[in-house]
Amino acid sequence: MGRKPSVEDEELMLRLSAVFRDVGYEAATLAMLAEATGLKKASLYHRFPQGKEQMAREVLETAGAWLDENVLAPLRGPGSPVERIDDMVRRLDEFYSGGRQACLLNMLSSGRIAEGPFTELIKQVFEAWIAALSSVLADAGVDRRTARARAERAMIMLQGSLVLSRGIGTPRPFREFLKGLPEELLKGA
Amino acid sequence: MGRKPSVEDEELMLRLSAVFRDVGYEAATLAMLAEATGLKKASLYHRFPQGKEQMAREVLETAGAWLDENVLAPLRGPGSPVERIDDMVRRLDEFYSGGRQACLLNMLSSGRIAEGPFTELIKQVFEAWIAALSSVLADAGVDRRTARARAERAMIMLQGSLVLSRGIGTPRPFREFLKGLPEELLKGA
DNA sequence: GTCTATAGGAAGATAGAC
DNA sequence: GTCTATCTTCCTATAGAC
Repeated sequence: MGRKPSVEDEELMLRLSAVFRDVGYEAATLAMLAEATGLKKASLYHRFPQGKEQMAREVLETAGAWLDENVLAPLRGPGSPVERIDDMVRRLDEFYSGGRQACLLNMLSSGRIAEGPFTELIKQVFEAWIAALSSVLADAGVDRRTARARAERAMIMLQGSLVLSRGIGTPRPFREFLKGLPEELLKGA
Repeated sequence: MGRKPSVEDEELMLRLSAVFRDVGYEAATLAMLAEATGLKKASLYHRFPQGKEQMAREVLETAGAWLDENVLAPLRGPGSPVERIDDMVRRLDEFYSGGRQACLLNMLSSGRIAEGPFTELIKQVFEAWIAALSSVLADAGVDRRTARARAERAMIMLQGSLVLSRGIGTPRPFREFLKGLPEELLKGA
């Protein structure tokens, strides 16, 4: 039995995640990551022997798991499609801090990392998300082709509204997107 | 009269721009920028005494000017709203290489540069673009509030479709967005 | 598991010849 | 205006004590 870590894993991931979401992969230095977690660089290397790349990968995997558990599972879960989608909206609002925090899927797909270690994982998360959304819409009676198109469009608007929110310095575009999302997904259903 | 530069300014900006669009600000190293332009690092410093930050700023300003001249001016220009928007779509398709090149407005708003030198400029470009789009729609008889909302939505989908295209490794989302854009902007007008 | 200290290298930036 | 050579700083990563 090893000794207790001074920072719990979940909290550690949250803090690392915050850095990558704020500045992206390349701009995140070990000094920043150490500062954010309260651990020294050498301690981070003890926990992540492959360094920064491993931290980013685990952060991405953790976020993917969180998404799966807190967004996609509820989407598939019980309750009417309307309720499930309202639930997703609330969780997304929290996850993105009302539009003030960027998406890892965008922040980690830049950089010389393209064609690198994150590419495949990012693609999988996007596709799982679109598939889950798509099948709720199918449950709501939307035909498959339309459901798929709307799910993809929601993904596009989620990403785009976060980009614009950051670009113009206000979370308004993201908030408005979230507000209109249920209607947009379910209209005519 | 100084001697001729070995690379014309316009070409120089295009090549620097390509690097920033591919990898973002932080990941762009002077070695990459030198390689891309065919100039040595010291030569880049002769042209850009303030180094990488100045390069990125001038690239952004140049892109803003290009946008103004090639997208926003035509939007305001003669021709029916439908023609002007079709024209914009063609130019955007070229500018983003059919969805294979990212947008500087997204790539440069990440990084520790937030609250930095690009923030204000990026905001201005976003707002000018939305304003120009908005007024074409007004010309087409769309009421002001709706026009503004649709213009902002187009901006969101442009950015989001580029993010998703990169994320899933195919330009399809961007292409579909462009294809549907005229109808989406002008529906009911 | 965490730390101090440091190695090793890459990045941004400059000096000065041509 | 462009180059080679170099400086300095910062970053990633490791060694080894506690």
